[in-house]
Amino acid sequence: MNAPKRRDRAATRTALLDAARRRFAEHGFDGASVRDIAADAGVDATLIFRYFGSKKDLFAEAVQADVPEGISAGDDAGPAALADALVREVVLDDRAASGEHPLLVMLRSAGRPEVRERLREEVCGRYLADLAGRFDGEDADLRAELVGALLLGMGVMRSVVGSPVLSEADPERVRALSGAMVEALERAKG
Amino acid sequence: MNAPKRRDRAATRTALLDAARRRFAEHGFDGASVRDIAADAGVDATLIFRYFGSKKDLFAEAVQADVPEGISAGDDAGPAALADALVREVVLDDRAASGEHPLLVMLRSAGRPEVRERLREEVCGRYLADLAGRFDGEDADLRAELVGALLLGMGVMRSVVGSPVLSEADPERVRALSGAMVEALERAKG
DNA sequence: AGCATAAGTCATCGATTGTTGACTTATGAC
DNA sequence: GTCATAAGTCAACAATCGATGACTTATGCT
Repeated sequence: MNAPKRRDRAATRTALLDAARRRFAEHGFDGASVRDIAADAGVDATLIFRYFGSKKDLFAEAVQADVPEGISAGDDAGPAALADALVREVVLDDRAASGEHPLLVMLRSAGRPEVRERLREEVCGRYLADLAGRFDGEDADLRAELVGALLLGMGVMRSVVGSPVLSEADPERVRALSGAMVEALERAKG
Repeated sequence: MNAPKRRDRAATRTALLDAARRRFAEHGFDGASVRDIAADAGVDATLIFRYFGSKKDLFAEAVQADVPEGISAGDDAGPAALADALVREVVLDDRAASGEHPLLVMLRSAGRPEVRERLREEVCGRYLADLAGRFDGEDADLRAELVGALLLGMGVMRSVVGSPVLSEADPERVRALSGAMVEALERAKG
């Protein structure tokens, strides 16, 4: 049937991390128990504390892993180019393998104050600051936040609400329409 | 100090509902315990089961109350008019009294499958269907979903992420910018 | 083969959860 | 004032939660 599963610390750790990402993404921090996560990974629940210290530490590591990478539009490109890159990353990217986007995972666990604070730091400090720098005009921060709201909302629509329209639509059409919305913001200078 | 608090079934029920709305909005379904809610309302926790049956029933009634009302743009108005009305309702409206918008409350409890299903029904069946009917062109549903994503994202930005930009910005400026984004969608017919 | 070490398991703790039933106390009709 | 009824309280249940320490078993080196 199934192999006796050799003992491999690294493999067990990543299996735990993968299962945690999926469980946290679907059920949130409170709704995902350490026993469920361990069962998904096929190991004992106590290994979570042995390898990560606590459930909070596991969560922190699970949502931290692949946030840093991602934004890869030229530093001197306009806001539309960055928004387009983010649309591909957050909404259109095939996340079947690596699980949900960390921002959406955190969003579903925003009941915890620590998670909410980190989510705010991540969104405001990283994404919105980068976006605002590419707008010129008086209220660049407000327009950057509207772009961020559009992106976040698209992710929520697909991941949380589960509307089929965005998922089944032609990606090129989605990029074109969202791009038109961002360009409208560029034209509306303060 | 405080009045001995006369026994009043109706008053206790509404106090419980108000406290539940606040707790559920801030901590989500799992993060808000019946004892916390009852303590906020200043009554005993067992009254929740006496008056509502179960915690789930309390949640259902708490988020159901004021959803139906709200959308009040003319039936023949364009999508921009409806979007503008929704911006005022979801984002700019002063919710200090009545608590957070039910959609955002549900969003923070979307770990539960039943909540997620009801959230999808509410968003798709009510808001998006109304929006899509006001777009003409081929992919009206996709453009309606992008408007919905923008609105949902703005609510998430303000309520969950807690970014100060949207809250402190001039409401008229917010309406103008979001309106420009919706109008860009109107021009981009399929 | 033998052994030290690390990987994995088991039993269990205390705290908290939703929920129930029996009990006490205030209120309004007569 | 008396008393039935409803409103509110108390104690406790079983289940589940995160977490700990002692225990067992496999692995790799010699």
